[in-house]
Amino acid sequence: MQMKATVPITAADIKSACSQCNLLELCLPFGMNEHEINRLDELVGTRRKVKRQQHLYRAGDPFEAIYAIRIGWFKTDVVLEDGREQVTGFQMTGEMLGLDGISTEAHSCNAVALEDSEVCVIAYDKLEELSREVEGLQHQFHKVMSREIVRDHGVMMLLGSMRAEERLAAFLLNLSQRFTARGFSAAEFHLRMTRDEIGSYLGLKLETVSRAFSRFQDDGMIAVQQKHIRILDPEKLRKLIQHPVAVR
Amino acid sequence: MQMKATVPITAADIKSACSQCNLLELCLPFGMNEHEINRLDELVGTRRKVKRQQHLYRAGDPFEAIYAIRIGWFKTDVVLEDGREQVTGFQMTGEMLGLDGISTEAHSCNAVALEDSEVCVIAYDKLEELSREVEGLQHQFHKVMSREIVRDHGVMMLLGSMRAEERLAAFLLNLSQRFTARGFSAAEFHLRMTRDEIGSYLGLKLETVSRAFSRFQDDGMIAVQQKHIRILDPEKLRKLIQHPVAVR
DNA sequence: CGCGAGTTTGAAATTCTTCAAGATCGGTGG
DNA sequence: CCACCGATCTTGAAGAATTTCAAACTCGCG
Repeated sequence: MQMKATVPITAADIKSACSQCNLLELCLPFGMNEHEINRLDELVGTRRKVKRQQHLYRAGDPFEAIYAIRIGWFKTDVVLEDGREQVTGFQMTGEMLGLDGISTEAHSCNAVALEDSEVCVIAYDKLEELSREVEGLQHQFHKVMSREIVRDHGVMMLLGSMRAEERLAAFLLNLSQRFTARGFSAAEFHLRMTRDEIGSYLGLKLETVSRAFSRFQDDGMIAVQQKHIRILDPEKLRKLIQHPVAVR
Repeated sequence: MQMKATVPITAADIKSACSQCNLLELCLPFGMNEHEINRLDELVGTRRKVKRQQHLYRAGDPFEAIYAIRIGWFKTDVVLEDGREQVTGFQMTGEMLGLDGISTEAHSCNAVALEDSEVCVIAYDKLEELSREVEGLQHQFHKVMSREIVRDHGVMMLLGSMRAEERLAAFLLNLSQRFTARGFSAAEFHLRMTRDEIGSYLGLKLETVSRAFSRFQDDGMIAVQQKHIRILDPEKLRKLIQHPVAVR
């Protein structure tokens, strides 16, 4: 087969190949064998770039695909009629977006890029089709969904049973752990979200988040400079959570 | 085929038959065709009775099956090292339990019966096997998981963005709606959980829950007698939530 | 009939929010 | 290159919501 002329390859044409991707151990293919992963290449269609502040999807959009983050950061949120916004999660490289849409065939939350990002688009009908054939894919996909449920329960614990400083400590340790899993520093990183967004996620006002940051810094647990965070004493942060300050 | 003698049939012997069950439109089979539902009968093994206050499973238990509630009520909770408990959900007839276990092959929360209950035991390996063959089952199962994720996001909204009375109003309306879906009265029902358990779910202390009940009663929205609830003015309850009292 | 678990209610204490004012940062245009 | 702008963040002080502590009440059950 030969092309008659050189046609410029646009972003939309780039086929993702899971088998070539360096996110294997973080993403959907985790735990699948080589043969199974090769079959995945059929599944992942195009990549899609999403600029900072742009929506990947909105609540109400018809559900057609789920997304694996290749590059960048997202937040998901739900909005009440009166405008109150609840951030339900921050997603980074290798994590999946869009699972909320399966239930009603429409998305139930918004997904917004926190920085210029890129996702792999996985057509949902194809995913179901292929996962009927490829056992490892089926199993992994179920694990991904289940993991999201477990994560959500953790957030409920955070919101329902922890005080402000515990919530922030848990949040920072969680970020640190996810950066580590991706080969980045556990101790030093940039936040991609504002204090307001952190506050929404943690059920706190941005001022409370800011104050907690300051107190952590005063206590020598972290160094904060706006969005740049250095974790100086992770043990102390961990202790903070385990301490039964006995509330709620 | 004929039995030689009458052998007493014990609970463990009773095979569930989805095709015979009156929970079709609420449970896993929802949306499947007759042929598909007949195949489901292969899937559901035994039923299991769980007495009030007993665990269906505990955090850490190896994951082997998911459960569909036939009769009764459950709560699920997660517990922190220091003993703090967060109720993550209350489940009633037709709802599924155990999805949290898929992710790590061990359960991540406790499931406790709030009254004498009975569940259908669905072996997970069989479920995966059959859902590779039966498209409708695969699709429904995915929807069930996704619905749980969407529900969890709603709880996050509740915990992160609503005040005490709004949370309780949302809780009551949610119960009412679920009773309605099962053909029970939307306006009058018995709570199966204590104030303490409601509080844990809603991120409030039991006294706060109690006070909110009292205020709702004083305002003519509901009539409370311990665990017996009558909803007198659902519209007023609904308005309470939509009202932007502007907090958090 | 009395016990205990669960619930209600009041008053004080605490945490978090609200309101307000500055401070800091990155970027832009003169 | 620097002043300025808007967006974001920090900090203080006052206020509100919720928790804590304490006591009394209710109800089902033995």
